[in-house]
Amino acid sequence: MNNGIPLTTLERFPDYLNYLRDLGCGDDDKISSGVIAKALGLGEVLVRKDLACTGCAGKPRVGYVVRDLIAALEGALRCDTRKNAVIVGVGGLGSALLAYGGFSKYGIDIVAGFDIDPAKQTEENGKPVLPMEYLSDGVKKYGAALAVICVPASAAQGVCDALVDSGITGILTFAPATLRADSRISVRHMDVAANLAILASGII
Amino acid sequence: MNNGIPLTTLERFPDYLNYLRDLGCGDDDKISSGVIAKALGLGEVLVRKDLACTGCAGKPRVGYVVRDLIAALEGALRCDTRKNAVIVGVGGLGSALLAYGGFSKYGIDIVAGFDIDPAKQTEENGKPVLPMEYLSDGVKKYGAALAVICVPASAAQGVCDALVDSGITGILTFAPATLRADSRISVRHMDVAANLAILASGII
DNA sequence: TAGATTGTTAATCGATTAACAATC
DNA sequence: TAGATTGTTAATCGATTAACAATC
Repeated sequence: MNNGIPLTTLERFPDYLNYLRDLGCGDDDKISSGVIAKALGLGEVLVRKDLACTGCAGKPRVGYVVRDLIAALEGALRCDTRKNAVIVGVGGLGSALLAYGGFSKYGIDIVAGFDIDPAKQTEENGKPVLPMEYLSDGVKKYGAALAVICVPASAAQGVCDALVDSGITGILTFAPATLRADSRISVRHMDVAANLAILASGII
Repeated sequence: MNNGIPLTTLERFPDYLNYLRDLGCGDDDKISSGVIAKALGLGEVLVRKDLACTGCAGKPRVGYVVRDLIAALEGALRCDTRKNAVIVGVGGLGSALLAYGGFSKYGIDIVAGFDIDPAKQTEENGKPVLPMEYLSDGVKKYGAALAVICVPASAAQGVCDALVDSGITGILTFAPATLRADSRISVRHMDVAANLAILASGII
């Protein structure tokens, strides 16, 4: 499944993409690795190594064609392939993510939410919030391959297991707990409080 | 400032802490690195190396005293020192974070929010949401050392600069943009859409 | 004592950086 | 041509893992 792109490189792709898209360049505009490196606070050799992984070659003395670079990064991140995602746990955070428009630039559609609380089982931003009992059916019905877990830590592993059973292949979790899942499932953990605590520790 | 704790190790501390706290152990309960390793999906030598960084020693054939380990991790993460944080940008995400209770376990208090929109300048969860003009005064008044940026990407660098000017030393940003700040300022970037896109790329 | 578990030292692995040749 | 910039190869650095001695 891995195209030989290191994870560290892949994790920088969205940063390159955001930066290059924001430049608002025309069809033939070029950019050098040095300029990108400076803007993103990276080494310029690292930038060239990263960009080589996209398959978009630069020209000595000229640099990279910005449009080509954007297209190559979008290709690597599969931005042109539509992917459906569900949100599990429609509290404050889950609700905010249901309404957030920032997923579309990666070709991701948030199609539905799930919550145990009947009071939340209505609609948010035009998207249905369904009871947890429909999780498996909903995931299949919407053809969702991705899920975002926004439930409390104590419920997260159970939700994770249910998602895996439903056929989800990628899970992003905000719950402050380590989730165990089959190695074929990709899990990424974003712990807001932990990240703020790391900053607050004064160690970095 | 760095106690010699590698960043990779520090980033695992919250995971250890969450796991150990959730065990609900008594005063004398012990645990081995192997058990922790298995629960968190890590190598057991890595766990011992990480725990050594906390200063809490284990005993051969016995393991680690869970309570001591928790105390040592809390010490490293400064959980017993109160720190104030502000949220800049009280949209869906900022609003959710103002209401989120999960920061307290790290000794962090979210004390106020800031937003340009007068409609949002009221109160959220008992916390004042102030106009952006009061950012600098508010940060000083509340003695905030930490800030969370939840504004759109286009406004993020300006907010970052203003926060640094106000005396903030740690910034957590959710805006999909790379922020540049003086090297004395710690900046951590959490891009929700980017993380979901990495999962969706199928490369991992 | 025997055996489980820690902690340390050495080896491996992967990522970043440095040096430099290739080239437009 | 001269010089800027890419891409590659080698060196460095840091993190993880393996081997094993220490010890309770």
